[in-house]
Amino acid sequence: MKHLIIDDAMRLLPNWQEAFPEVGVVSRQQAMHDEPQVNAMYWLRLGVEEFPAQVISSLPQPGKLVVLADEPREVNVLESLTAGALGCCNTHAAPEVLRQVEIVVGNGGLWVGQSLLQQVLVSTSRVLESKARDLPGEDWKSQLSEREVGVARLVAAGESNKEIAAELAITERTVKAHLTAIFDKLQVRDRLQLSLRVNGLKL
Amino acid sequence: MKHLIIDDAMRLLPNWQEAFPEVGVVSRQQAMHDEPQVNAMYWLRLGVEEFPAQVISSLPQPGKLVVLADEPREVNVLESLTAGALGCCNTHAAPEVLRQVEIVVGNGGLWVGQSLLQQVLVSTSRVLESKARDLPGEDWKSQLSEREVGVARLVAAGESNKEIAAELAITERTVKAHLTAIFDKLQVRDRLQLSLRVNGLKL
DNA sequence: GTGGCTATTGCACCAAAGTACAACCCAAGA
DNA sequence: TCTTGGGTTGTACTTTGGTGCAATAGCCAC
Repeated sequence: MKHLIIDDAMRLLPNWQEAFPEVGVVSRQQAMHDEPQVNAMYWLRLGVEEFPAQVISSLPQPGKLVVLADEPREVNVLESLTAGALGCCNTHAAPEVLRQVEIVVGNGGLWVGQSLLQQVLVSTSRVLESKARDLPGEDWKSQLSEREVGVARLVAAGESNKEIAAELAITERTVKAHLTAIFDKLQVRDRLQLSLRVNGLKL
Repeated sequence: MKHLIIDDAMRLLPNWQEAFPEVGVVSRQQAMHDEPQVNAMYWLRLGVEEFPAQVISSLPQPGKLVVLADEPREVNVLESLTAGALGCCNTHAAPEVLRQVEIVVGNGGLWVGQSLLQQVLVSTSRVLESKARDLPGEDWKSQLSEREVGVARLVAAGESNKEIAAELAITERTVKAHLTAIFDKLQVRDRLQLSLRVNGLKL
């Protein structure tokens, strides 16, 4: 695996050389004009105030791209991944970490740092916990028929009965019938509470 | 790093031996009674219908534990992590993947599969993005009066107008008045969409 | 076939949600 | 003082949501 750092200042940090002795450096201009190499991994160094999505979208899509940020904030990490990067880590990460990233990304995985992962887990904990309560089959889905699950999802997305009816090509009356059944099975009283349940915010 | 598989059937799959030639196998009974080895990594093989949390909690807490599931579903992965495991992957994963897991977990990381990670990221991205938008004060709260924020919160929690009225010691009519104002300011059409907005699930 | 489950729909009805128009009180400012 | 904005409420109205009762139809298992 060949490694290429994309950095306008053409800097080459010691931790990089230690991790990948044969690492190369190119400017963004070069990266933009050269044809992307399939067997290479690109490491894009971002400035502190830059927006990952903008920079990434201005580059041609190489096979494997990892973003290097001086002060990676969670938002940036997400933005990077959304824009197509396969990972995002600290510019000054230890060589072992860099090699770890290489392995994971090289095998088709996504790499995110532990801190982000924990943050993600924390901020999703409500959802996750409710999902985890799946165990005894207390999942909302398990108690509903296939059709009912579909209706419940649309309701939870904020659609009206009329809209749902149109979308599913059935009568509004039928939608109501499904809802009545759902309310009964899930022991909720109206569509809003159903929404909270489906979105994992309650019970 | 020493590797030990915990499997009552004492099976030893080829992919395991390929990944870790010196891998050993013990039953759950043994694992339960032997004192846990600090420098070892434990790989717990789970049956299809078993609940990770139950099994894990029945074992002594070894330093590093990874769960192996035949058909890992997201829920199981989450449950495993919650119960203290550092990762969860497919029993029949390729040797490269297994070594990858070893590296990440060995370095103090958590390992989750790509599919789960994407799921988690998807379900969190909305929340984080809305958090990111916090900065410029584009928060839903900023557009509402103090009283309206209170009403919006209760609505988002699933309460009815009548309940909100009782709770705030005002008339149901007043609640409606506030809601009409809120809908207008936030450009949503009903209480459910307001709920989605307040709970950071939409827009 | 028969019974049970799901999906579908109609009609009628009630309750809750939401709107339109208007009024009153009160506090903070110009 | 007069104005402005938030909070409050009333009457009357429309719309949407939700239920009860009932009917039809397809599918699957016993």
